[in-house]
Amino acid sequence: MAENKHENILRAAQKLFAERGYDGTTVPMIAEEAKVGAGTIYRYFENKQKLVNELFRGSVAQFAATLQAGFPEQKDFREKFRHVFYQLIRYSREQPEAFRFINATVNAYFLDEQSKSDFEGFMDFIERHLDEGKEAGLLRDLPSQAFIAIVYGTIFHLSRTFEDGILEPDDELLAGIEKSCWDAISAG
Amino acid sequence: MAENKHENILRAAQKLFAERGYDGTTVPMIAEEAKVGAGTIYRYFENKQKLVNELFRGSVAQFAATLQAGFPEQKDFREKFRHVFYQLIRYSREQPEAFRFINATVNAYFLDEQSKSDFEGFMDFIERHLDEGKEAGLLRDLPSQAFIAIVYGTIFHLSRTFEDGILEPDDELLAGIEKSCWDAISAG
Amino acid sequence: MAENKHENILRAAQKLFAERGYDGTTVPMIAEEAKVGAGTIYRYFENKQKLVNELFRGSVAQFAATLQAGFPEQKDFREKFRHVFYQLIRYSREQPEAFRFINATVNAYFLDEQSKSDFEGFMDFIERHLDEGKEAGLLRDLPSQAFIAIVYGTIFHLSRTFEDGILEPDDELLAGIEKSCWDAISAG
Amino acid sequence: MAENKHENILRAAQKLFAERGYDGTTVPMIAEEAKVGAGTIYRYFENKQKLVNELFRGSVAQFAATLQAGFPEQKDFREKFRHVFYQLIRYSREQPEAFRFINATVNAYFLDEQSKSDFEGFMDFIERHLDEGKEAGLLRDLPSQAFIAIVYGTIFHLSRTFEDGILEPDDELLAGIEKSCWDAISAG
DNA sequence: GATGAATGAGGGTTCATTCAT
DNA sequence: TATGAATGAACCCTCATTCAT
Repeated sequence: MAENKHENILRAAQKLFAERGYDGTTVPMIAEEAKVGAGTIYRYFENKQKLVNELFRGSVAQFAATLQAGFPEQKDFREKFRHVFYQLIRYSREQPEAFRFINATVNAYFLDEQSKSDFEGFMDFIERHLDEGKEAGLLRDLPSQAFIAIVYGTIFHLSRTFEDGILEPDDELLAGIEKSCWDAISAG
Repeated sequence: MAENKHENILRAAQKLFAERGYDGTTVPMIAEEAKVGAGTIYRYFENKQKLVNELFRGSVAQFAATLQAGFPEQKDFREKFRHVFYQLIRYSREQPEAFRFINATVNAYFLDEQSKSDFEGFMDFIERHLDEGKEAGLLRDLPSQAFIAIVYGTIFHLSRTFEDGILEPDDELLAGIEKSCWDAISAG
Repeated sequence: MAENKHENILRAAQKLFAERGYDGTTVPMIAEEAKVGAGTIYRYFENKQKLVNELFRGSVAQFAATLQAGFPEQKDFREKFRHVFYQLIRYSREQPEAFRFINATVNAYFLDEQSKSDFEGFMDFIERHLDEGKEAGLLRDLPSQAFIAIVYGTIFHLSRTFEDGILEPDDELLAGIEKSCWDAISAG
Repeated sequence: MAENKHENILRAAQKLFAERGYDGTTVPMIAEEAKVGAGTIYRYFENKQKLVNELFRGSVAQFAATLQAGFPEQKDFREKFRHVFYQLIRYSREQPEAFRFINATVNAYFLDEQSKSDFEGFMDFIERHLDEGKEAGLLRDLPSQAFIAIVYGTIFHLSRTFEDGILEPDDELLAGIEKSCWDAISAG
């Protein structure tokens, strides 16, 4: 029950930060959403900034875990790419607030060093994965960061489109976009 | 002189909103950056929210103008696509704060209906442009919104990468990415 | 054991009130110093104000007891004065926190009537003692309250000086000051 | 008018700090007493602690000025002592809140180094003055700090007695106490 | 028109007090 | 009985907004 409160506060904060941003969200708002007293938040978090950083790191960790879950280590690169693509999609759809929060918060002035480095570590995973494809000669002659822009950028924008109800994320559409992304980065 | 102040305030606000977000930016901050008194801002804008909305619409209009400037109405679709791609890139690089501000502000809780509809109008331009390619059978069998996700999402993420100094935006790189995007959306 | 806790809380409160004042001391601070739970304090004291008042009265009572202990009822006035002087000094040195707390708290806005009247009763003892000397023609033609100002005021300030380590309270010094005080109040 | 506000705030704070102590006085209380908005206080003082320190130093400076005003540099030591005694009395009576505030605040945990050193400088003046008398062989063989305890301690306690209306400070009484203090410290 | 001093509502945070365990 | 998690009123302080100059 107590641990539940910690969780409830984080969940409430995530929702509100995703909707209104860090500075647009007040601690009483979080308290109300989490159904706790405002003072209670300070039993679990030193202050608002520590709260947002802890939330960020937790979200990134969960995101990273999602990405790595069931990673087809033994399969070929094409398969690995597909896995990463679909897991990114999955996370953005199953945790849309977390996904939106993470993307809106990277680079924020209130992130501490630990948070920034955690996120970099996560991005490194994707970069290393793409490097592997490059070394195998499967990908175009572009920097990995360009591939990230294409794939991550696409998924990021797509998730907005799904959230806003502009597109319906059915299997066929996702398969089509996955192929598009692959075609965008693969050689020849 | 007076018009100048109006402009200075908008420019100052844009810079600060891009850096710290709307709620993280105070009116005195804007006043100092614009080198005017805090009270002066209220001679030009009814309040902070009206200011951010006016700024947003102005930025979107400028963005749209950039996109349409020199549009090769008479050229083929491939050329038109290239034009849009490079103009998006150009705007993101020449007005990085505006570009960042627009993207961070779309969907913000403080945007009014007019602002939202202005932005939709802008996106419609891109969508219509892509629809044209679809009708011509040049593009894959995907919704236009998917193409937007790919192209706009890529450019959005790319601009961050440029701003952070992770990639250097030389001609070769941009040409490569433009080709990637085209390959991602073009049929066959 | 229970009575012990009551005592521990009072002792902890006294120390902290002496150091930081009533309003600068929080109930959790007292609880920690007393090694009890914060809630426990409310089993022994109705609230913080009742606690400080009970502490004040207890301290005054102890102070009064010290003063009266071994009072040389049969000796002459000079001897009685010496007794009072040294007992005041003794209390201020053996219970520096209590002494400091009492003096900082007399006149405080949070003292209740009972506490104020208890302290007046204590001062009356000193005053009556001095009146006796006046009636015997041993003291100058000044109000007893003036004698109190001289003797109590001196000792109060002296105790600060001792506490701060500015003076070392050896026998010779105390004897000298006692003589000074006597000379200040005695006739001819 | 503006400078007036600075002054009003200090005066209001002094009154309330004298009555209720630093931690027992809220910023809104000060604002109300000074007849300004709560936010206005922060245009004149960085925060509550800076305010109390500035007030303390100002009070000490005024106190020191009072003491030195009309100091009979050319007269003998007896006359100088009388001057200091009466000026101490004068300050404590003309500025009872300042006097009470200073005495209650010396040693407070929220005083900064500058404030502490300012007060020490002030006390040094009194000590040096007494040292002069000692060197001239006019005073008893006691440390100067003991003299301070006697004289300052007496006056401190006396001012409380006056404030509480217990004694009426007429010329005869003051003359008597001045003589008592002199007898308490003078040799032979 | 331009300013910035002034304001008070509301921000983040603390803490006296309660109460379920 | 003893606790400390929980609370919300009230703290210090900030800032959007006003208005006298």
